Amino acid sequence: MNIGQASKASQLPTKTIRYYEEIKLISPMRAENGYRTYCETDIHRLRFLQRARGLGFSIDECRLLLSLYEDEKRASSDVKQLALDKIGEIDRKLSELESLKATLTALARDCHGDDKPACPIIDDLAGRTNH
Amino acid sequence: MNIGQASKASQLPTKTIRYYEEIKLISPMRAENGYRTYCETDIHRLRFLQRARGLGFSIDECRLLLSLYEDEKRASSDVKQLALDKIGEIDRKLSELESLKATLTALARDCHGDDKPACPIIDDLAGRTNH
DNA sequence: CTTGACCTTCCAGTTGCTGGAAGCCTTAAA
DNA sequence: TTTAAGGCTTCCAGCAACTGGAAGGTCAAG
Repeated sequence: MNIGQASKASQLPTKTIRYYEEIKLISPMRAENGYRTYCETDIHRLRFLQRARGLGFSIDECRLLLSLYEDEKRASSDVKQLALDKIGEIDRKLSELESLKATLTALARDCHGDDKPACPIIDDLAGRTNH
Repeated sequence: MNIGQASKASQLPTKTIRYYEEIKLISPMRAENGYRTYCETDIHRLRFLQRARGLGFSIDECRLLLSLYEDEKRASSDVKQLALDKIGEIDRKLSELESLKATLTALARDCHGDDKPACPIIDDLAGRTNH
């Protein structure tokens, strides 16, 4: 599988894929002609990276998340704690997304005229995730 | 309210807040001594930006989202469509987060030993959002 | 055997911050 | 009243994570 197909499969631009190789997030094989060739595992990693990056996880966090699946040396309690930490973070993101969605949904539902949106929506702008 | 307090209230570093001013996402007033002063609306915007950026929306997308609440000139059907588009995007992010969480939860639950994680978890690495 | 769609590397530019220097403002203690 | 700490200012440099473009090699179709 060449980089173009990997790009389609992962929804990542080829530039980004090469960049991820440069910073050692993936290490695809090379064909005899010098072309990169991606195996199923590479594609999985790329798809994972595409999702996690799109959800606001940094490259280092992605590296950590990937390591959760692959690091055999780390004590299992560490792995577990890391996973639990990340789950907490994900829960926070989930509730933030929910509140953002609620705000937008209210906006789409209520603001049907040429007049300004109802005040409660604007008041909700900063979200209610912290209380 | 000075930048330090705004920083605490919004969970954004002061550097980032000044940067957001530079790119015209906010325009706080200035006190006589030259200090920036932030009103409630500014804080709302900052908190909103902090959340939206953390969820993977770009600065331009944030600008768009903010404009949804404030642009009186745009035809309401446009606003509605934009809001609906963004809601679709948020739904996608929500399901991606859910699948990521499920994967990590399975990892934390099942992988309690020194052995490698169970294969189904690794197989799930790239998520199931597209099928 | 050439045209067009791929692929390669390299290098420069962009986005979105982030850190540090140099200096002014403010509060609180000596 | 001076002075030290901490917060504020601007400016400029650097980093993270891409992104675009040039120059050129590879390959399948016509």
